[in-house]
Amino acid sequence: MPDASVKKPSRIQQRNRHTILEAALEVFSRHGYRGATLDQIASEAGLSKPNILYYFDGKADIHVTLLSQLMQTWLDPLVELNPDGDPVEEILAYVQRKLDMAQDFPRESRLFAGEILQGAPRMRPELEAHLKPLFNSKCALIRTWIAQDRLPPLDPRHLIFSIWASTQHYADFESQVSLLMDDSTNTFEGASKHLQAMFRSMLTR
Amino acid sequence: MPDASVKKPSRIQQRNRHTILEAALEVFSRHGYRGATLDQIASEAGLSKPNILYYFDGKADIHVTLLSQLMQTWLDPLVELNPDGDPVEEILAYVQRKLDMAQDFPRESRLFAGEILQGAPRMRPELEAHLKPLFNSKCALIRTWIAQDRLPPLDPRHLIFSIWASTQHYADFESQVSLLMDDSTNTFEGASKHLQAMFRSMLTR
DNA sequence: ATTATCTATAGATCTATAGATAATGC
DNA sequence: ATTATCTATAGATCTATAGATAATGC
Repeated sequence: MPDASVKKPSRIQQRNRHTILEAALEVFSRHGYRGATLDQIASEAGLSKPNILYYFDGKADIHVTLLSQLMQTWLDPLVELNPDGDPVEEILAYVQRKLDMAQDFPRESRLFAGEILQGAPRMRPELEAHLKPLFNSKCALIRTWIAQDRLPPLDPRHLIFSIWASTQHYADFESQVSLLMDDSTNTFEGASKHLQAMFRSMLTR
Repeated sequence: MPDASVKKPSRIQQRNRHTILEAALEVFSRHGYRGATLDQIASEAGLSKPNILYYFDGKADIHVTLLSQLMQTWLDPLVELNPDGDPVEEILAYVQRKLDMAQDFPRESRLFAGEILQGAPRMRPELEAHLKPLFNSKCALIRTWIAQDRLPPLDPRHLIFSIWASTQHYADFESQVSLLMDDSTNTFEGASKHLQAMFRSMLTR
């Protein structure tokens, strides 16, 4: 039954909370947690600073809410790894989905990267609760594929780390990538070709 | 001829500047530029805050000095890529050197990662001056190896990005890696085996 | 004489709250 | 009546400097 002490949010509540979180994503992903200020978030959101604090309990609350809301979206590509598909094609499709995420959601990628880089001080419980069981279950799936001789023997944990690292690199270290890719060629097109070839060669020994 | 207006640093100068930079590496790599405070650096160095500012022109000066001093060390593994060696073995040895760096110097790795993640606001000139020409020259070397049919055709830029990403991942995202590698096996041993196999398979098609 | 260090504090920045006012919904 | 917003500001934190004192090197 619904808890009578918890009101359902009004339309204005929903809209403003959403506006604030969008602004916070922009500011936190650019400057990191500590480098971001409520002033910047308020300005980006077009609201006054006290009004921001009317909707959230403080800076940390905004950050944690943002990370929690994005967590599911962030894990989706891995969730979609399908036990009934062809192992090699499933993993290569996963690589492509992760690369697409880096291209389409670089701010989200950098937001997570900054949090993990500093030891996940606010997100650790979320990682334990959601990332870890998913990671373990997908590692188990890959191990069954290996046991069925449908993949060469490898450590699924390091395989997944390689996929995360090599795809998210294009979002997280975009400033360095764009400095070094100084011609007009499409970076993500080249990255896709490279990563597909690399993981395919490893998975089809 | 030596500039008479520039004194050579005394032994105390050298020792204290070194102590401060070591403390700053610890603090900046843990909390990022904005999250670090002069108080923390002073406390870590065992010096008073004003004394820190006697040796450096400010927080930004400490950060830039630290990054500049570490730049050369950071590029060394790539410098060592030897045009006269066997292409596959040279690149695999480079992968191993980078992984060793991630294991032995995780603070340095995270320091750079934090700076790049936020768009390299203080280090961009250094990257332009030192990283970029080295990167371009080693890409050219790899292209000549490809032209000689000693490596399969691939984009050297994305190859290098993959190597950076997959090795530095173990330092930069150590908090996540250790959360997910919860058994007692040696992470870096497994990573080495995995990465050597992955890059070898791609380079020996 | 010059170099190194300390205490005290100025001045800026930042998070958060108090308290009043305006807008909205029954 | 309740929800939303604003102005003003308290209180904490942080970088940096002023100015005095102690230690070191010619």
